[in-house]
Amino acid sequence: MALKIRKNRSSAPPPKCVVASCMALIGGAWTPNIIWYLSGGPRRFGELRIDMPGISPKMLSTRLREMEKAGVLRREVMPTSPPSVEYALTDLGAELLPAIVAIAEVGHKLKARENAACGQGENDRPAGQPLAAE
Amino acid sequence: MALKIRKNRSSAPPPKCVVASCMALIGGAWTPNIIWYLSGGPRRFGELRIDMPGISPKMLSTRLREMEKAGVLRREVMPTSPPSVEYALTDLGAELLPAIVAIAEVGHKLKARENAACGQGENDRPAGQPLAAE
DNA sequence: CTGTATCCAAACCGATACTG
DNA sequence: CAGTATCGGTTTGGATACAG
Repeated sequence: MALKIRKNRSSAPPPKCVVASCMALIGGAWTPNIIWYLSGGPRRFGELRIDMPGISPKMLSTRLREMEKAGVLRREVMPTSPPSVEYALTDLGAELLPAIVAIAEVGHKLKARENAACGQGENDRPAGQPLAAE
Repeated sequence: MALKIRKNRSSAPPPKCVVASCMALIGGAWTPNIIWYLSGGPRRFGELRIDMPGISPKMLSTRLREMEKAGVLRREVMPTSPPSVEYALTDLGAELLPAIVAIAEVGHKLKARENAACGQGENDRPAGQPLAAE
C-alpha cells in the first residue's frame, strides 16, 4: 500500500439511516414550510394551500399523508356542514422545528455568502432570485 | 365565502429560500456523512471513499465540488509523490454540524417510532433494514 | 490515487382535470 | 371544501468504464 489510511477521528459513527429518516420528512421542497406554518397552530387544507402559493393539491396531499404516517402530524375531520379537515403537529412533529430552525440559521449564512461571494467576482446568481420568499 | 381563513399564528414568515440554500448542501444522500466524517479532521478522497462504502467516485466528486463552491470545505492538493488531495471543512462548513446533529436527533426518535410503530401492527419494514448503518 | 464521462433507473415536483 | 388521477418534465443518484 502506498499511502496509509488515517483512522477517522470523528467522535461517533455517522448515523446515516437515522439522518435519512428525518431527511425523508423535511427534505421535500415544501415540507419545511408545512411544518413551519403548522407550528403556529392547527390549520386546514385550504389554509395551507393559501399559505404556500404554488403548491399543487397533489403535493400537499402527498406530503400531508406521509407526515401523518410518520406520526409527525394528526389529521382531524371537523363535522361541519362544508367538510373541513384540520392538520396539527404532534409532539413528535414539534421536535422537527429545532432541526428546521438550525437549517434555516446556517442557510442564512450560506445565502449571505452566496450573494456576496466574499469579494470574489464569481456570482452567477445576481441576488434576489424569485424563490417563494414571502 | 363559506369558511373564513384564520390568520397564521406562526411567529415569523418561513424562510423557504434560506432553508433551500442549506438543504441543497445537506439534502443529498451522502452530504451529511461527508460533513460528519470531515468534522473529525481533514481527509483524503480515498479515505472518504472507504469511510462510505457504496458511494461512487462520481457522487463523491460531485458533492465535494458543490461543497467547495459553496464555501463549506477547502480542497488542498498535497505535493506528494503519488498525488493526494485533502478536504477540510471551513468555518462555514463547521456550522453545518449543529443542523445535522439536530436532524440526527429527531431522526433517531422518528426511526424508533418507525420500527416500534407504537403498538400498531402496521409496519411493513421489519426493523433492521440494510441501510448504511455502520 | 484522484478524479471525469456516459448511461440509466428512480424520485420528485408541477399542471391540469376530475371526484366526493 | 378536500382531495385523487394522470401525465410529463427535471433532478438525483448508482454502476461502470476510462483518464491524468
